Amino acid sequence: MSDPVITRIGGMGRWEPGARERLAEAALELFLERGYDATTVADIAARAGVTERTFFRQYSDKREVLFGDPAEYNAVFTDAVAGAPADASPLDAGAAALRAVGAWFAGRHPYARRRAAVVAANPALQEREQVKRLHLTEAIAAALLARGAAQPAAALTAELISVAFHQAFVRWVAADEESDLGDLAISVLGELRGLAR
Amino acid sequence: MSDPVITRIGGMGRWEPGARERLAEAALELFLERGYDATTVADIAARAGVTERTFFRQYSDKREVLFGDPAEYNAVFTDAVAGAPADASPLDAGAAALRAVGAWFAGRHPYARRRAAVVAANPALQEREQVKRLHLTEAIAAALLARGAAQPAAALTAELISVAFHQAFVRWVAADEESDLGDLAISVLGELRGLAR
DNA sequence: GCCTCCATGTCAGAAACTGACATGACGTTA
DNA sequence: TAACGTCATGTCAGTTTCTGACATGGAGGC
Repeated sequence: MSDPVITRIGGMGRWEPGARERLAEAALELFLERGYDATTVADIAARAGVTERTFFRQYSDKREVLFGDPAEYNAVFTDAVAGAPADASPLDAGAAALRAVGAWFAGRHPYARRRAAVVAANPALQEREQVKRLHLTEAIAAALLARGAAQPAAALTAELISVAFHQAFVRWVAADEESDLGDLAISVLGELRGLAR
Repeated sequence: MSDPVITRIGGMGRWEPGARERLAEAALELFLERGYDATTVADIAARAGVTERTFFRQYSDKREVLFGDPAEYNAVFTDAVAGAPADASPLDAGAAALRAVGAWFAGRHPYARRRAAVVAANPALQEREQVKRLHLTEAIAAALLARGAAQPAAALTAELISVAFHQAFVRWVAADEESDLGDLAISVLGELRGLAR
């Protein structure tokens, strides 16, 4: 067996812990340095000090390394929806979720921009991003149903919230300076309501 | 060189024409028979009477065989947007596009259901479908801009039209009997406007 | 009748993924 | 303390997707 990890600290396990995190970091670095297509999984694994096989045990495919745990991310939305006042309308519950996710992204603007640059440069990654958005929309719809909203209002409200967040995020990432994503999203939602008048 | 095509009609070319269409048909059949994952590109090519290499010359990847020419499809929307009365609001222009695409799908319900069954059974295909939807949304936004709509109204209106179409299509495909997709979409758009009140 | 075009075939190969089995530090238990 | 099971990882062989380079031979023009 070759020597996969250089750094060893006394009393550590057989392998350096945090292989998953090292892979994610190595991948983002390499994608920015050489581009997504020019980076092989073997490259990523080598930089992280593991084998290719370990990469595929951590991430189901090459793209997935840029996407954190979706359940955790969606929960920011769904918890906020579930926690909204019982008498709030579906749209107001959704607005609460926009505020919550806005707070969650506070301080992450620099990272979000690095990541967005990689995704924007590659269609395959945009695909995955879109799917995550779809799953998010479905999760929001489910959360709205759980708090008593009716169909099809739940599905459509979820779509509106998803649109507002998506558009707000695009603008947020496009700006050089970090602004309040929650404010932006609520503002987009207002524009949306104006349009549908 | 092996014998790639069985059927030969006098005076035909060196190869049976319509390789692209045969591949699409063979692929849909095989996906329904064995499932997407259990079907290799070699299988599809064999049934269509061509080689694997020809498949990849016709379609950029295995999934693409289930998706027609996107430019042609998007044009149904964008032409209708461009052709709407000059004094129509962006949302009304979008509604006209919903009617147009509804007409385009008339009679295609049986095919749409077969195809939807395959897509629903496979995450990789859902990914591609989502991307097509994103590109459609962008195309609609561009068409609205071209007829004088302002940003961000154009982008947001495009999203609303896209949501209305998507939701209507889901319901349309779910029904056993074919209904008027245009009517459905306009109706969903009405629900959306009611929600945003 | 010759010649160019071009869709297709043929072939070799890179890269993404998967299944099966081996390894060896760690914690547990006797 | 010695045996033992656990489990993340390594190793290896194989399948499948996708690409580049070059060959082939009917069709249509000259």
